[in-house]
Amino acid sequence: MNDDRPATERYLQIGEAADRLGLTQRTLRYYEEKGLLKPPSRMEGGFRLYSAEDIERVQRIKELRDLLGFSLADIKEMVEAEDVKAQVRAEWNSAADAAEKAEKLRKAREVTVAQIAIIDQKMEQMAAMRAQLAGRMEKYEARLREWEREPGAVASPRA
Amino acid sequence: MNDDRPATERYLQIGEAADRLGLTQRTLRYYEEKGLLKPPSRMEGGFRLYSAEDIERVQRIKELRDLLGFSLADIKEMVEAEDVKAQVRAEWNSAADAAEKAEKLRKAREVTVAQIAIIDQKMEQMAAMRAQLAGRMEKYEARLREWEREPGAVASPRA
DNA sequence: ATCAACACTAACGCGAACGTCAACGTCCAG
DNA sequence: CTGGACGTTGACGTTCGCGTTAGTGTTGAT
Repeated sequence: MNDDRPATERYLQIGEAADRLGLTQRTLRYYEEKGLLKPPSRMEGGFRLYSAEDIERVQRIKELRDLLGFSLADIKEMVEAEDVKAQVRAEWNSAADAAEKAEKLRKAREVTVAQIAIIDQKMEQMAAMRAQLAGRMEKYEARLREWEREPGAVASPRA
Repeated sequence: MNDDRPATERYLQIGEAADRLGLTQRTLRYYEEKGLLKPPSRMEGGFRLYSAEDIERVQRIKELRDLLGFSLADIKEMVEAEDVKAQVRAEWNSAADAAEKAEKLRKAREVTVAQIAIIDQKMEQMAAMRAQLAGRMEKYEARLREWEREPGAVASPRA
């Protein structure tokens, strides 16, 4: 239980990773299998080691799944497009095709714009739904208050 | 193609209902089968006839599904609790147990409060995600603008 | 009466997203 | 060097949410 880990112990094995993320080990392996996660590093014996970035990536996947309700296939495309960032950063100095890099960046931006649009749309709808529910609440509470006041009085409802 | 329907024709058969709702007939039957929809009225021959309220109910189910991502089982509980409203209204004058009615109302209110809480939570998370995405967008666009200005200039990134 | 369009039930099928189990290997504290 | 906790890879199983097909009946216009 040492606390100042030598940077090699800042990696998490699948068990703790799963716990912290609120997922199961199976789910992590499944995501990897489906290409949503790049294969994490391993220990000598083959145990998976998740880095902080790996963990963050999974967090984002969770959000896209739970919050926006995308399928894993959709999410795969999104995170792939997003990888462009790290990728471009890495290959920046390589003599790789500049036009191609620009193209990837544009794609990444497109995907991001689309995500934002979806979020905005959902938030609008949720606001509308919230208002509707709040209205409904009002009625319930009014009815209940009325009850408290005159427990026996049965005023036939007219709305 | 008469337009002033005698109130009996304001009901929709499953085909048109499905079209207007953007669902399939199968889905409507499935929801009914699963108890999410109360069995609609029928024609002589057995064709389903959906009333305006039936349609609204399905709309709400759709929203709970698409917007909040609940399972049909969860949704069933929610709409059931919500039925209390109509139910209480109907039995209002019957000599039914008043305390029981109040109990049901309280339950309905609870469910509504819970739904609102969930919406609020989701909206918060979505707002956070939106901000994050917006920040990411900024970077993409900055990078792209930089490109436009000096197509060949490769300034090694430092952030 | 007939015919096309529409609906009904029952049953099997299916992809997504994991759960679960078996058989086996690894890690490390004592 | 050993035991118990933890991990690995298949592979098969499960649940959800419908899709699809088959065989049959209903409706409404002509």
